[in-house]
Amino acid sequence: MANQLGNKLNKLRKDKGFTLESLAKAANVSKSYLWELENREVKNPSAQRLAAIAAQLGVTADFFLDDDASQPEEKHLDDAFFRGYKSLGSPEKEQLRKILETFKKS
Amino acid sequence: MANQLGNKLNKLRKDKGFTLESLAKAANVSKSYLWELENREVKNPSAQRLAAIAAQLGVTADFFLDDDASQPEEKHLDDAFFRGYKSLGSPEKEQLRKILETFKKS
DNA sequence: CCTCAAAGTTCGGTATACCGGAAAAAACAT
DNA sequence: ATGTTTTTTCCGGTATACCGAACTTTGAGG
Repeated sequence: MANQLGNKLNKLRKDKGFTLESLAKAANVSKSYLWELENREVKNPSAQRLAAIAAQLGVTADFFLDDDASQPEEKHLDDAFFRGYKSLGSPEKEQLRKILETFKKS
Repeated sequence: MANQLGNKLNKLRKDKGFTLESLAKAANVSKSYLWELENREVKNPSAQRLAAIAAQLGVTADFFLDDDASQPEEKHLDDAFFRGYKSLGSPEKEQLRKILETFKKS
């Protein structure tokens, strides 16, 4: 395994139970390229694709960029949650907001 | 001006008093390419370069990736919601996440 | 052992990221 | 207005991102 990005990607993918193909499909990239990202030396993916992959794995694109400090797990969860929330329609969002309010009173 | 990324980039660059050339030098990209990012239709920069540029402008790479599909007012609600969520304790967050998951099935 | 599917790896090709330098256009002096 | 400098726009070329499809490996079940 070649580069920092590749290591993180491979580990995270397996942790989340993705195969190359399933992640490729989910993130809308080819599995061959995904494999290159994990195993080849030089790769320098576009921001969009990296973000798409990161989103599927429940992290932000930055996680792969700042090569050393991994984010605390809690932040991953929060960011993933927010992304999911934003993908909802307005009525569902509204419901969640209501629920949040009741949580905040305790 | 062509695309969302271009708009943000151009505005931010000028706000910070950068010229194409000065920002190019600082972020280690060519000014011609910087110009393309701001003015051409299609561009899809690499994560590394975008991050470098973002850093010089004092923002994170995500700032440019944010597709902000939401209208400005809705976005405001979203952000407020996220702040509220983050202020919760872990168990409450976990509950919200579960609720989110059920919403996402439809 | 053998089979067959699922996972991973390789490869050839096309589109485009990205660059250096030069032209054009502002900006701003004199 | 004319030269000078600073900033923006254009262009030709090379490297590489990214893909589809074919090939190889792995490993569970008979």
